[in-house]
Amino acid sequence: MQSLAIARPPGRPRCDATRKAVLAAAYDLLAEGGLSRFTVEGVAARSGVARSTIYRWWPSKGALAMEGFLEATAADLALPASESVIADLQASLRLFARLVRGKAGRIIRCIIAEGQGDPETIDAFLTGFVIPRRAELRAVVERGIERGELRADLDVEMALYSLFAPLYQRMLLNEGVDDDWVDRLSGFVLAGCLAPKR
Amino acid sequence: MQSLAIARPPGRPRCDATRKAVLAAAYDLLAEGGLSRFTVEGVAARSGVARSTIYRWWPSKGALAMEGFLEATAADLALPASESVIADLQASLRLFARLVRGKAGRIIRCIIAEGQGDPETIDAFLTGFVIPRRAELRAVVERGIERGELRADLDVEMALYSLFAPLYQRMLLNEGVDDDWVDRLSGFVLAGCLAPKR
Amino acid sequence: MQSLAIARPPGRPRCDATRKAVLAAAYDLLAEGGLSRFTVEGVAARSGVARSTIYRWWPSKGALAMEGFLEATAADLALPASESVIADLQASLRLFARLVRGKAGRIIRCIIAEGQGDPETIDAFLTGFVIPRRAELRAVVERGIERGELRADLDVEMALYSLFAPLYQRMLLNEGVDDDWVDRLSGFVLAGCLAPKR
Amino acid sequence: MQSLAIARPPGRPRCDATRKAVLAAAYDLLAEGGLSRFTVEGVAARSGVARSTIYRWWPSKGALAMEGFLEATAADLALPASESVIADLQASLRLFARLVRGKAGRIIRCIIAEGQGDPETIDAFLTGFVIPRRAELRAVVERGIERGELRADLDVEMALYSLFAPLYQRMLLNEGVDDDWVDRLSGFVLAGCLAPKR
DNA sequence: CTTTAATCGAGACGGTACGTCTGGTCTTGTT
DNA sequence: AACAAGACCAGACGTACCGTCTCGATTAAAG
Repeated sequence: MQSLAIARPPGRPRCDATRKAVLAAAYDLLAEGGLSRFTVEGVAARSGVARSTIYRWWPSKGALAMEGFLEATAADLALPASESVIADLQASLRLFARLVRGKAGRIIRCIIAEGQGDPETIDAFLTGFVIPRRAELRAVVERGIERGELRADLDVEMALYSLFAPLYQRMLLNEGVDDDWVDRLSGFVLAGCLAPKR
Repeated sequence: MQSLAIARPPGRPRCDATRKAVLAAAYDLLAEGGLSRFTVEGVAARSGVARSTIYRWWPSKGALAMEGFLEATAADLALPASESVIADLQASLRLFARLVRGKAGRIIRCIIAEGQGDPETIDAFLTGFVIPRRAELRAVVERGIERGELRADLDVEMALYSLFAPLYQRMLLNEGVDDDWVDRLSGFVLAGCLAPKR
Repeated sequence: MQSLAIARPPGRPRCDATRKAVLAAAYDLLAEGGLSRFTVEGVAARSGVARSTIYRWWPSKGALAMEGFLEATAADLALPASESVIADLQASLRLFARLVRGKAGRIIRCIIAEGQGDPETIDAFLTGFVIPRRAELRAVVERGIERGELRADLDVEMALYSLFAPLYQRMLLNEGVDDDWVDRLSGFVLAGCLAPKR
Repeated sequence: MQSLAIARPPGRPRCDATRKAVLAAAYDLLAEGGLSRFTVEGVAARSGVARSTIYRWWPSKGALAMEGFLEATAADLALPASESVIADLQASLRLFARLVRGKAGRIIRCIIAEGQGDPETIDAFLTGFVIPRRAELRAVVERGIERGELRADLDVEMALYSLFAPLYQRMLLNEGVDDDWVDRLSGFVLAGCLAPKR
């Protein structure tokens, strides 16, 4: 039955405490000081991990930021699921706005900024965060269609862009995303998505 | 009446050729190499202007990028004005998409990236580009309301966000903005803005 | 009677092939690339031996170099022994000059260089190479005195220094040691060592 | 008369205090800690000069060491000039031995060690120190020949090698060069150089 | 026509972070 | 035990830019 075990590679195994210390330090530095204070040297100093170890495992600052972000926000991404899809979407938008206002928002901004000069960082952000979230949200919307809450001929993709992209824009342009504004937005967009009253 | 003339400060006047050379070099470097190759040293080398001269006139790289961007794109921002406001908005979106796909798009991305660590750059982008454009577009939409093409109770601001923010998002996430996609977007959003048929 | 056998330590015995591979790699690297390319990492890579194994057996790079040098040049150190001690000394000098010009010369240079920051390396070089050679040469010179070829009151030590040290100097200062130069040197020094003609 | 002045190059002139601080720090570090503690970082830290400034002016550690050495020992290189050339040579040898025993000796050893992996350092040592000294000493010896103290057919070059090279060897092999030993050496070599008594 | 006050080019300088390389030490499983 | 493999810390390397600074040369209005 041994043969079923995954063959362990030779050599000393990677130290997981080290990995976590690095990611936590990266996350903290990004949240505190923003891009300008997010340096590999700084992460090494704060985490107590040697710089060379960081370079061994993360090809770029972007990758480091991205992994730290995912590690830290993995838990906060559950979508609400109530009776009303409309309410769920409104709530999702408010949750995302709250995320954006908090530490995670600073990190997302940094990742996007960092990614403008490094396509791999953007890719990591897309595949690690944006695309999975879109899939989840698409499922929610499709449930709304099935349930008759939303229009059958709704362009789901565009609806989601219209709902969420404005938050990205305001976040990146330092304009803030308070709950009233978010509700106005969801009100506007969802109004165009409702199934016609019989 | 000398005193009516604008008081010229004493000393050698600023050399305008120098200013233009710097801005052109900044624009080119941003368009070519992106953020990573946009350095003050590089701008100085390409423009043939001394580094200290650049530092005298521009407080940050962001300011430099922003001014270079405005200098170069000032001409391309005319909004179409036809009989149909709907058509005008669709055309505006396509024009902006074209801008985004071109050199200017790379620069906007750089400015936004640079701005994540430097609020003044974002401010400059807002006051120099985003806000004036919003005002123009708002005027267009309000004309559409007056003319009865668009709903009287339309939330103009949210409509514009829903129309334009998705382009920002896709631009910043490297997803591309081809005309078909843009038309789908404007189709979706504007459908929800039309005045009800009598 | 087992107990008469030499007590073998428990565990796997040291692998001699490994030892030789390491020394050969060290020698080659020194001969090829000089000091700068002589790294433990390089030796490990070339020899196919794990780095930790090298560290287990050799306390420093100098020791490694020294042992590699001895292993490789052990054979070439026979002194000539003809009828004439004068001729023997001239030949010894030419042989040493040839050694110096070859791979071994590069290694000696490396050992001396390495030893400037590590006394143990110098010690190893002295006890492993310089002192035994001096003893042999001293014997040759003393034979010359006994045979009446060389002055009875000759300061043997100084004579050997005068003969050989210049080769060290020129070797270390990159000045080359061709045979003509060597013969001029031995001619000069030995002229002062000859027994007076009766 | 202005035109006779040396044209000063444009830009901020080089700061001489900085240059001296660097050289002094380099000299001190070499004298104290030997090769192993002689790092550019260390020199920068001790001198209070930025590392980049050091790299701007000195192409290698060897060049730095060499210049520091010359700067510090320039004064101590005067040759004695008495009535007797024999006495002068003996005194020169003792002076050099003293130099070798002191800080300068450690530095010379470092320079030679460093030079085994960097030909330019050796070149600098030759042209900056060895060759000028040889020329001076050759002049002394030739004066001895002219004055009839030394043999007319003396091979000046070899005589100087026989006199000085042994000190290099003993210095580099950690064997020490005390005055008695030096006198024995000069006694041996010079005995073979004397003009025959009439 | 000379001051005077500014611009501008050139480049030195102190910093900071980069990404790489090597030295040693250690922790695994295998032989 | 010895050994291969390789993770890890430590620290120097040489480079690239940053932003500040000190010069001399230039330029044009004001005295």
